[in-house]
Amino acid sequence: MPEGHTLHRLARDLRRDLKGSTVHAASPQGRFADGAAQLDGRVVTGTEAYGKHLFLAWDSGLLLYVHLGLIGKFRRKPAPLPDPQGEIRLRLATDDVAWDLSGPMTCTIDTPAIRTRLLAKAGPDPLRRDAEPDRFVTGLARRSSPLAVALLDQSLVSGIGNVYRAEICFLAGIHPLVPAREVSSEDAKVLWVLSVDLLTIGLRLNRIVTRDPQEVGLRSPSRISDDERLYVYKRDGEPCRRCHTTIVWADVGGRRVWWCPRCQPQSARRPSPRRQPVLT
DNA sequence: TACATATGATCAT
DNA sequence: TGATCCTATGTAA
Repeated sequence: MPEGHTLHRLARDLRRDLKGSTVHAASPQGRFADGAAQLDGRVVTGTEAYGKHLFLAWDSGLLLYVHLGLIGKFRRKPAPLPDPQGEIRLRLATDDVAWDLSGPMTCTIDTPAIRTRLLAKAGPDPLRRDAEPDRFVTGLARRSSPLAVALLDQSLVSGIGNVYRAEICFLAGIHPLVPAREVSSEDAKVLWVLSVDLLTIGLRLNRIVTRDPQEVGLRSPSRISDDERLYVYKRDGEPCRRCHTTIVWADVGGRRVWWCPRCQPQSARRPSPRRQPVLT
């Protein structure tokens, strides 16, 4: 679940449910009992996402910092509040709703300095208005690693994960294994704009959809089925949705990346990118 | 029942 | 590069 859009969606949903409320906090699983005790009975004063980082501010002046990692989840449970199911590290509850956190990579209480430290080494986040795309463009030009590796590096760009990186390369028409520094600044800008567009759709739908709805004969990405919503991610052995060439994959730094050998050739000569339409 | 896998990241070797 | 952490789910045995 968790690429950047998930965390921004959580920040928004948690804000709507909890901001200004006195919260009952508990750690049913027990591994965050001390932390939950510190939060219990306090008021949430704000929420924020930056890339895959999530912060909840409290009236104590402290921050709850959450990183979901690969398997973490933060699930909403409307009243009547059910008993916690499974390994719930933290439950934040009001009379109306409970939020259950399970499997986070990080869940800590800290001073606001933690946020400053984290943001200082984070690349621009396509979902934030204060993002500086130039940091991505110039940073990319300095990397010798494959583009696919660079796109997962959160110090270069914040919020892209394994699904979006494959899909962004496809839509840009760029082979994921090309050295990042060989990507022209023009193409780097295209990669940035694609990131903004795709993550924005993901935030709105709370689901990753990269497919152009018109290709499927639909008006909105919200109607695209799970089977049809992606171009290349995990589609090895299947035909490209645009040219029918068989999708292939490779291991890059321990993680798989998929691409269409024809739509994303290694050579510099390639079809001009077809951008996803921006949705309002 | 066991194993593989997952949209992540860090630490050790 | 590999091991490790966190949890849930799907598939194989």
